[in-house]
Amino acid sequence: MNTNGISNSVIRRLPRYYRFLEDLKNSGVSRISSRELAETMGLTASQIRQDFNCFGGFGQQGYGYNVELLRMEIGRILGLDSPNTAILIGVGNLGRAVAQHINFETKGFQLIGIFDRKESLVGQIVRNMPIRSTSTLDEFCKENRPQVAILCIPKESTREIADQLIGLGVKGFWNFSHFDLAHDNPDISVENVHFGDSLMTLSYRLNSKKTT
Amino acid sequence: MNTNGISNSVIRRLPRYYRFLEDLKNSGVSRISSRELAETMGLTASQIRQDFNCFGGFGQQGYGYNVELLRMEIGRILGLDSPNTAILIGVGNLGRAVAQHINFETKGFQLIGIFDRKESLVGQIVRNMPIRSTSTLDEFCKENRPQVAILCIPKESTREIADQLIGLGVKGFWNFSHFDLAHDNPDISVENVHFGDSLMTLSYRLNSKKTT
DNA sequence: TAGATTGTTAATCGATTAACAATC
DNA sequence: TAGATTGTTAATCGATTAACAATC
Repeated sequence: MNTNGISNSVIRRLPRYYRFLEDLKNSGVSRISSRELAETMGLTASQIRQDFNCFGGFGQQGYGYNVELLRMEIGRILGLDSPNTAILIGVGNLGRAVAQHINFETKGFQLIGIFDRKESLVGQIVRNMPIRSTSTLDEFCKENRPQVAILCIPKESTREIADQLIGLGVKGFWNFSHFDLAHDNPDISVENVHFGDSLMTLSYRLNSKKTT
Repeated sequence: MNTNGISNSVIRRLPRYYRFLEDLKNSGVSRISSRELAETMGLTASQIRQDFNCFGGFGQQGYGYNVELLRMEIGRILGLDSPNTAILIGVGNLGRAVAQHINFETKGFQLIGIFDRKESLVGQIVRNMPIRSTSTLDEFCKENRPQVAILCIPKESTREIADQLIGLGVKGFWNFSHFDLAHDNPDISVENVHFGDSLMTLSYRLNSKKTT
């Protein structure tokens, strides 16, 4: 599951480091120690140093870390400077919001196509792109070789469309459908986003606090 | 952070159990062993039994688990049968999609108000509700006592609105803004949803696979 | 009863924290 | 040089897995 032996816990913290470093940079902070960063982020200094040292030392003894340098390094580790091409499938409420709301460019992606199976939507412009018919997916992929697909489609069609796309060379999925795309194929990266799960987790916490 | 001493890892798995049990029920499966469930979900039987036994034994030796009973128990643990009232703030692309796309009722919530500060949106109907002006938030909360706020607002306003809402008795946040709401107050439950982080994680995995 | 499978205790594994020598 | 703070090793803590007695 983890390439290079970097643990999942570390990987999941990287984007958060990146965001905080961006903020620090924008606030004019140019230098920070692990202790200060730990305080800001609610972590321990030890953990921060361990995390960064998975990728080699970016700091300097007695000084700390250069904010801008560290930010750039983490950006590079996250692959933000070598964007992957992506297509989005399913332009319902959610798909439309994802297409319009996400800043793909700053997150390491380039959105190159938007698809829906509903013919009445085809041709409509979203994010400066015409919605295409799902029936043209094969053709489009053979020509443009998108690396990632963003799935905003119903649970029922997810398995099938994912398989089709894998056949067309897609290497990763950002999956918003209620279906749990499995990580069985080691060549395929999957990131499932389950709103419902997130909301139920909140429900649990609220309820357990009531009774305590 | 964890009430009752139930670990975060366990809590995060509960909604997933719930979804799989729903699916099993809908497929007509009425009984399942931890071994079978483990296989279906990609976990170990041991972990499943450990998880369930945090809340008391729901199984029967030599038989396994009754799917519908287990589903109901987990639903009860998640608090799905005692809904919390919620308001949503910020009706941009994302807020609108969340309002229209999420099935709050089946996730333990009831949406009772939608707000935006943009006066041009006020009065518009979303999910059978008129969008209200953020200027009427105080009044509304004093009258209706929402327990949870869903924040789909810009980073900059998050801290301030969250504080205002805590003052008005709000006990939990489902936060979609790019701001990391801190969990410092033990009476307040926070669930941050960071799309950008999720997407960057995918970017990392794609990139690390390229080089390997 | 015999077979199956849980609930639960013990063992292992991995992640976080603490400590400290290296070094800027 | 003295003070600060990293990089890194060792200790601790927690979560997962294995094992097995209890029991349906």
